[in-house]
Amino acid sequence: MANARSDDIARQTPAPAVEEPPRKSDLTRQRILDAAARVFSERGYSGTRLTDIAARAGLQAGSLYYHFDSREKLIDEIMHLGTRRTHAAAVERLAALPPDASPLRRLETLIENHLLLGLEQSDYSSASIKLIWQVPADIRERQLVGQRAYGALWREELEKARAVGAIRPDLNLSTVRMMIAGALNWATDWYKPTGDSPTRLARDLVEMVLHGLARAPAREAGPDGGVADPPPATSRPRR
Amino acid sequence: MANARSDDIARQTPAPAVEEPPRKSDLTRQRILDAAARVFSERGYSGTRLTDIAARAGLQAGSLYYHFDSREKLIDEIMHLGTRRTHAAAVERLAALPPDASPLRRLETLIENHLLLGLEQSDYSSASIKLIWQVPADIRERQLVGQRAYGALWREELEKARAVGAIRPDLNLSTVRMMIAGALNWATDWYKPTGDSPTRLARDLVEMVLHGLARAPAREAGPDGGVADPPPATSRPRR
DNA sequence: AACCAATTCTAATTGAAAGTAGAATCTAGT
DNA sequence: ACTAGATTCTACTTTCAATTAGAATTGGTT
Repeated sequence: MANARSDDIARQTPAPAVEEPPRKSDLTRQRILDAAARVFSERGYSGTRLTDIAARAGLQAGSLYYHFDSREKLIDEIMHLGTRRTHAAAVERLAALPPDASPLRRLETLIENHLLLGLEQSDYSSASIKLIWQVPADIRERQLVGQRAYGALWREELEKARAVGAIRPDLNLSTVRMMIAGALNWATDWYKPTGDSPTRLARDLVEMVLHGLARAPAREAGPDGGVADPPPATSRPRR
Repeated sequence: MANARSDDIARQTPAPAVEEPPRKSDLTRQRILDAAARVFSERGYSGTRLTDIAARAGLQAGSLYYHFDSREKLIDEIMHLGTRRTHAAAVERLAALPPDASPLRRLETLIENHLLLGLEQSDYSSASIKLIWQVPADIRERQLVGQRAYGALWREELEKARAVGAIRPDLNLSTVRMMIAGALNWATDWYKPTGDSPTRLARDLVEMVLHGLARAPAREAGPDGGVADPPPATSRPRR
């Protein structure tokens, strides 16, 4: 059985630092998680064997069970951490924007954050993105619950943008949200480091998404000074 | 071993009708394919057992091997048929357009076709779409080869549209193509028949995608009379 | 230096699903 | 009705990866 520190409750409410001296095996646990996040995001759900994870973490497969009750618990935790991390990063980056940033600028930030995390910055994020539809239905259900908070963040921003007239009023925002998610998540699958840089990719995606949402660039979008949404940097065709 | 009619070659070049009287078991083979397409598209790659497929086709699991050499061959064929079917439908629908249809109208047609097939009209199409990233890497490679033709069709239409100035010149068309694919394919996963109708969904997706690509609706796009791309039917916010 | 708990290893066991072999049945043509 | 080939069934066998049990090791404590 897995050691006590790995229980769900512990994950929810970090124990008071007083009576919990850091156990040395927490490091191993961390190594396992990192390894699993990497392997899962590289090889997918059905392509990943516990042996692979163990090997990368420098252990024997059987030893994983000292830290995790089952393969499924491990996946759950990876994905859970992934969405939490993506969400946290999004909140952080939004907070870092100047308070008068336009709603479009905020959407842009959300898009960039999601894409960059999924593409290169976090094995956990890309694992949680890629795995969501590979994983058996019961795991997926659990994860979708966890993703509600992140989804809500998107919805809020979209609604805010619509409220000030920055985006078109005639689209179903759920559809819009799902579509953006699709475009972004798909990218984690087909993206090859040999092509455009993630930054460049993000720029194109932002351009494309926003100008499907934004009003015609000719007129100004909202009450803000129009800081965001500059005209395309170049008009020379690419590829 | 599978019977001779199921060989790859037969699939590539339909045998001359003269010396190939229809064997009765071809019906069974067809039933199996249909069943497999359905089950795979409902339960995904790792969620589908040969037993499920056999049951739906009214057979015992072992009997499948009379028609197919392996589970993998079966998947290959399902997906292959799926992309071929999607491609064929697209070509057909494009051909059915009036010859003077605008490039945007043609893109719209491509999007609609893909979405509707994937959402409800064809188990093969949705299987090929959903499975592509669930399936082990070697199968995926084979499939991606088969998808080139379909991808080329999209690329042509996009390039044509760009050539006449109907879409923005500053985006990487590969990125655009992938992004559209993502948005569409993702929809096959999250779509629930309880929400908007597929047609409605298609409308919103088309609107969103094209107005990320189209120039400002104010001016006319191409040499054609501007048949396509009417202003949004309603401007009352939805949801 | 002996002990105890924590951690990891080795060597099974288990279980699920794919795949196989040969027997049974069905169908068409005689 | 009889037979040959085609088709399907039943009952294995295989395979592979997850999981478990118990032995070994490690590290810190007295």
